[in-house]
Amino acid sequence: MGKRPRAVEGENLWDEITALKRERILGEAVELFYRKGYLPTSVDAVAERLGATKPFVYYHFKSKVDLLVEICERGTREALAVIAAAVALDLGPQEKLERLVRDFTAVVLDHHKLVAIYFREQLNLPEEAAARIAAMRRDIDHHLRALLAEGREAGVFRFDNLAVASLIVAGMVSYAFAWYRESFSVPREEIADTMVAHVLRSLGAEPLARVGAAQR
Amino acid sequence: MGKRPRAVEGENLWDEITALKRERILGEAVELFYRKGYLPTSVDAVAERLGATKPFVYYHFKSKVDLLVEICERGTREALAVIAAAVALDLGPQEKLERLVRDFTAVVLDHHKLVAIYFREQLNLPEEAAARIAAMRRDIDHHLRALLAEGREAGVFRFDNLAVASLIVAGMVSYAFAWYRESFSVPREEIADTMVAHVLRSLGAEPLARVGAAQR
DNA sequence: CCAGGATTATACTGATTAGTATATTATTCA
DNA sequence: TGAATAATATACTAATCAGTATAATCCTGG
Repeated sequence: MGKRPRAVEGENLWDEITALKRERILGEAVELFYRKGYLPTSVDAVAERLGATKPFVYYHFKSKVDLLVEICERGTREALAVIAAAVALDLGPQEKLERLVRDFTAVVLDHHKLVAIYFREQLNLPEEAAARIAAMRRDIDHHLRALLAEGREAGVFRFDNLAVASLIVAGMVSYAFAWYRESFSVPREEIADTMVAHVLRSLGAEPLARVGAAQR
Repeated sequence: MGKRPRAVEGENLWDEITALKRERILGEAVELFYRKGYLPTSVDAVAERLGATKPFVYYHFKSKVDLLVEICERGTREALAVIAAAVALDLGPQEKLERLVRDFTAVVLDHHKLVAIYFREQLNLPEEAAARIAAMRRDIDHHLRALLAEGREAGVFRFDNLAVASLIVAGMVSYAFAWYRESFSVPREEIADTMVAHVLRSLGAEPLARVGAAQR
């Protein structure tokens, strides 16, 4: 590049270029962290995949761990966003949960690499970032628990232990990061449908007619 | 130690001592790998926790990665063992599944550190060990799928997609490694009961009266 | 009580790699 | 055109650590 032209008004081309560079760096980092792990991936390797060198990466990111933080934070933030949106809907508990599970599943599948990296590399996060992300996960957990409690009180859901039930439900969906691949034979929509059906039934709710009816 | 006395007949004290040393080394490795991760844990650190030094560890294990292999293999082997035992029972699909989920959950909780380490550190396993463990996981998956298929054909279970259903069920149980701690407030027995209830219901089977009846 | 193998420690090597100091190039504005 | 500055590269440093060569011990049988 060269001297940056004076900013005209807010967003200009150079901000976009810089943002693009950051995204490309992050993208290659995701690939390598996902396939080889965070620690075994050298910053040189990330740069090389971009046809650049290490200082290029360090010009755009303060440190290697910042790449990891950004990756881990993104996945969690997206999940929290759709979950918070679902519980805020003006619907009954079952409809809200259905929406929550469907959207949450979509996030886990779409960002399965981010989620996998987060689960694997949690320990390599700096204290402060780990705390921030843990707080988001707590929020997710609270939303889910509150919704399950609401549904149970309304007589829609049936289960014994709220804390465990909520962890089990979270596990059903989250765990998809461990088996989902781009090449997976079943389309995402169908996975989400199946997930909704299983979650609802595991909570003693009758799934709506649309899902869980026919056998394949 | 010193010169090893002549072996008397099979098991003698020295074999037991050697086995104990290996176990203690492995135990400390589990603690450190679990809390800090495999790569950030130095062999020196493992030795230090035993009041010994690095060559002590290398005398009993060929390499650092052998520790990891042993840890990962153990958890998976135990899980496969109880699952294979459950599906081999001479019972109906629902009873077999109940047993499978209960015992599988117990293994995951009892060995949650091993399971957590395996999930995190898979990528650091040497090719050959990774393949051996992957084969065990495939066996687990096949057992579970076969049992679900059997139950569906018998009209006991209802679900759409066999492959996805089986992954979801496996996830409900396995994912406990991510949230279970020794300090967890709910006793293991109750977690296992809850797990059984949720799995059975998620498959459209009515849980037996004993579980899932009362609300707390 | 000594010989010899089993066991453990001290001290080193070699490789990797995050991060940086410094040089270089590219681009724009005056 | 020529500062001035943004962007990128080259080349280095410092730290870490797996693994090992070698030395020191320690037990046990004879």
